[in-house]
Amino acid sequence: MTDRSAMAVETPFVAIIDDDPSIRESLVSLLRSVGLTALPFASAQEFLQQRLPDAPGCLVLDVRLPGQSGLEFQRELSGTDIHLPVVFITGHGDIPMSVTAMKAGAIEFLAKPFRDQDLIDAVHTGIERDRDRRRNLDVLCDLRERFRSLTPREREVMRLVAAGQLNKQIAAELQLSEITVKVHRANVMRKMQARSLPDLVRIADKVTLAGDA
Amino acid sequence: MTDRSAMAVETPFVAIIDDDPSIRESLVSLLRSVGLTALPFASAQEFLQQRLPDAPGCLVLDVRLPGQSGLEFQRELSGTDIHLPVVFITGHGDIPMSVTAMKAGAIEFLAKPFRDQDLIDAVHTGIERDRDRRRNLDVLCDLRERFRSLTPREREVMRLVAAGQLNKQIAAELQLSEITVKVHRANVMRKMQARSLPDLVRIADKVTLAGDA
DNA sequence: GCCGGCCCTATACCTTGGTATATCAGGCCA
DNA sequence: TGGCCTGATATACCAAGGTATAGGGCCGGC
Repeated sequence: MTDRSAMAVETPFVAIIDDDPSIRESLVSLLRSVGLTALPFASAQEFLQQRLPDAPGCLVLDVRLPGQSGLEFQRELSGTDIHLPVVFITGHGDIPMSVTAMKAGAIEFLAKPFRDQDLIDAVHTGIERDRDRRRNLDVLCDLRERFRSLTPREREVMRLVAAGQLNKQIAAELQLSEITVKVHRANVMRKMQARSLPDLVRIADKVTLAGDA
Repeated sequence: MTDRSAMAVETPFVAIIDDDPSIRESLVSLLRSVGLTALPFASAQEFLQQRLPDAPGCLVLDVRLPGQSGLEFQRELSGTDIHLPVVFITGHGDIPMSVTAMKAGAIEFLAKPFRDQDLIDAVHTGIERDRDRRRNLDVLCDLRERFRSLTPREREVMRLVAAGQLNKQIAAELQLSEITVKVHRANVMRKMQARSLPDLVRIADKVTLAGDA
């Protein structure tokens, strides 16, 4: 079981990817002025080599990057296990760009010059969203860890119990005696820490339905 | 119980709000050329007075409308029971506008001149989304109708059953005898058409959790 | 006043679920 | 080889759920 929830309040961070050093610097100082941890990067590659803090965060991304566009990088990230909310900034943006970014789930798309407060607001929104995502993920990880501790038989039984089958029906379907089903069922309830059948049903739905997020 | 699902395949429609008659006309002809039912309106007011078909649809909205902006109208609509997906078109748009529209859930934001195919694609995406929304709504309406047929006591019992309480616990909480709880519980299962307890749990969660959508 | 819906209860019976204890077989690993 | 996990099974017992039948009290509408 992960121990994230037991930690002290996590300090959120903001990663910044922009190839212009002066812009990086001014963004870092702006964000630090409101108490946020700012991590500047000159390129997507540099960003990917860095190990990110295990805390809620947000990514401020210039649309124009060396090598690859920010939009491409956003799409590329969604294929990895990095799911930071993205705030775009750009000096030479247009409407199709912003629409593409927003469709891909960006929090905000700011054309320079933008008001400092707009960026700060967007970053806070992004951090809040990431905080929610991580909370859900924590719960889900706990559940999945418990689910992993089930034996294959127990998983089968859990599936059929959650589907509303009676013990005798489960026994017939799995070619078992009813008493065996009861044993597995009891193990499932114990291992999954379900206090009631409705409880187990909700857990089962979360574990099986859940996409990665 | 509503009878929508029993109807023949519903023909989707596209409502168009634009104050320029020539643009309305060309949009109507474009959409009809791909087999869609197009309903042109010169203003938001005209649109609101019209009774919309009971079918999946999509709204093509000019950002600049007489009286009120398309963005305002989009926000206004979200407060009503009209939940049509919106595709924006505009001749004088900018990035903040498009971002606002997308944040508010717009399907697409197209600056003129745009390619016909882009509008058609967006409209189809919108119609698909509305079709999904209506399907979910149908199911939810059925469930809510069944839930309305429950007596107050039956609702209480349903709530506690779904919460995982035992009959005897429910009896204690509601100051009833256990046998009375069983009667109510049986009525709940029958009226909600739940075939098993897991079934009822899922139904209960849908009915109680569901926002309007 | 009578009927019907709602609410509550009871008896009786059966099914299903849950638990404890114990046994047996196969696979795996120190 | 002995210990451990997994899986399957059995007996026995108790708790909980489900159904059928039969009441009684209350209230609002016809």
